[in-house]
Parts: sequence; C-alpha cells; structure tokens
Amino acid sequence: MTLNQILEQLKLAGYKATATRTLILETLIKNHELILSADEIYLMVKLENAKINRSTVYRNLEILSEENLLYKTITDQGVTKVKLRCCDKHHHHLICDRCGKIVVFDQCASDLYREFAQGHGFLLTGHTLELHGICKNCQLLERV
Amino acid sequence: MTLNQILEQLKLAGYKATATRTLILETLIKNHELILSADEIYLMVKLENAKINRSTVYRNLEILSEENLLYKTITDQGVTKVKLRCCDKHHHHLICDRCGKIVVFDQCASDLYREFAQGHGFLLTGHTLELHGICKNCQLLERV
DNA sequence: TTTGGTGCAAAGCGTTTGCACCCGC
DNA sequence: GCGGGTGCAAACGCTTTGCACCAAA
Repeated sequence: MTLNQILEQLKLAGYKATATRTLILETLIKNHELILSADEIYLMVKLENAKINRSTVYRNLEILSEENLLYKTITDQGVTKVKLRCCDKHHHHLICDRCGKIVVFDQCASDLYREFAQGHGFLLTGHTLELHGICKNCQLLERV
Repeated sequence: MTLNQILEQLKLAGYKATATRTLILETLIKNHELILSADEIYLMVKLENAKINRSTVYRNLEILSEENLLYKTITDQGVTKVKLRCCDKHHHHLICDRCGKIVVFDQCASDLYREFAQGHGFLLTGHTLELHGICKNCQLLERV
C-alpha cells in the first residue's frame, strides 16, 4: 500500500494529510519489514524533523489501528510494537527478536484450532501465533 | 504440584516459607485452571488476610518465574497474567477472555515452525500460540 | 542471629488525556 | 473559518524499588 493510498483512505474517514502524519506514514512504509515501537517511530521521525511529540505518534497509531491498517503485538516487557498490514490474507509472523525483521508465515491451522475449541465448548474468537528467533544477519553480528 | 512440593523447591533455592507466600501459592493452586493478574491474586489473598501488599505479590511472582514454575502471558492492554505451570510437556492454551479459564492445547506444529524458520535463515528461539475464545459458561451468562 | 520477606510510599515507564494553539481543506 | 492535528505537560495504570521493620530458619 502506497502513501497516497493510505492518505486517501484516511481522507475518506475524515482525517487530514498533515506533515507530521505523512512523516510517520513514510517511516512505517520505509520500514514495512520491521516491527517498531512507538518510541522507535518517534525517534526515526525526529531525525528528519525536530518538531514531533510522542503523543502525536500514539494518536496516529490509534487512528491507523481503527482503520485496520496496523498489525500490533506486545512484547514480554509490555511494549506495543506495530507494522503496517501487508495484505488481507490471514497470516502470522516470524520475528527477529534482535532487529525486528519480519517474515510472513502463512501456514496456519485455523481449522484445527476452531474444531479443538468447539470440542471444548468454546466459541473461538481469535488466536495468536508468533515465531521468534534470530535472523541470519543478527546471527552473523553476534559472532563478532 | 502440591503446596509442599513448591515450598520445598523454593527452600532449596534459599527462599523461606512465609505466611503471605503460602497464601499466594494456595491461591494459585486453588485457581490452577485460571489465568490471573497480579491484582486479582492480590485481591483474592486480601479476602482472607487484610495484611498484604501488591508489591509482595509482584515479588513472589518474580521468584516463581525465576524458578520456572509460572506460565506468563500479556494481554492487549499490557497486563501480565499468570498461572502455575501444570506439566513439563510442551503445550499451549485455549483461554476464555471473559473468565480466564484455561484448557491445555497440546497439538503443536513445532517441527513445521523450526523448518520454516531455518528455511528463512532464522534460528528459532521460541514461539507463542494462544487460542482465545469464550467458554461455554460465559456464553450462557451472556444470553441473560 | 542472620538473612530473606513484607508493607509502605515513591519512583519508573509506556501510554493517554486536557488544553491551548496550529493548520488542512 | 471550521474541525481535525499537534506539542506540551500532567495524569494514568501497572510494575518496580528503596527503606525500615518483621520473621523464618
């Protein structure tokens, strides 16, 4: 999804294309293969524009999330990390815990999960699956 | 795992069997099929003993976690929830998002995950899988 | 008696919110 | 000019920590 497509969708929902919002979106697009914290996004934008506030990042992420444009996860330390959704097809992620690199994992046993839940009287409302590891690049860096 | 077995393991690690610690452990054992927040544990213990502090709960959960006796997860809201580990066999959980009820899900495609990660140059260090739903009891309550 | 444990209050930290001012449209 | 957007500072909620006192072993 390009910057203009996202801005267009936001416009239809009543949101404006401001300079700061554009910088945040450009950061997310440029790093679409990384999962980032609000603070990381804040710092990245700050490198190009001294005038940005953390709360602006949070408010923009909230809007993107409402528009269903954001994939969110939360680390063991309780920090929320996000990336732009890459496609509509159901999938999960393989995440590098060092650098945040993302690989799409699209083999999901959703049918098995639903049947298992039903078998135990549960109505399945969702599931989470994340593979965590260290990418090739970070493995090489570790050897230094 | 019984209360005495846990206290024995803690003793070997240099920890004492205090009254408050015992109350926390009894609460975890009694509710072994529920996933609880620190605050829920605090309130449950408080019902039986006016003298307990939230920080004591956190400190005890930290010790249990170091002793590998605790399963931890974190909600979308950033609240950590715990339960005593029920067995050593690798497994995941089906969780009721209303009442916290837990069902063990032991069909895990770990081999597939490892192969997928290796195929992308990753060293797989772990994975998370949680099924979320509403248990039969909570479904019935909702209809009221 | 030694050393870990606890309650209390304050601090930490990521995140949210109220408010005044700013800026797309 | 209207209504959404932003920076700033303060508040929030969960969790951690420093400290003095308590209690297991």
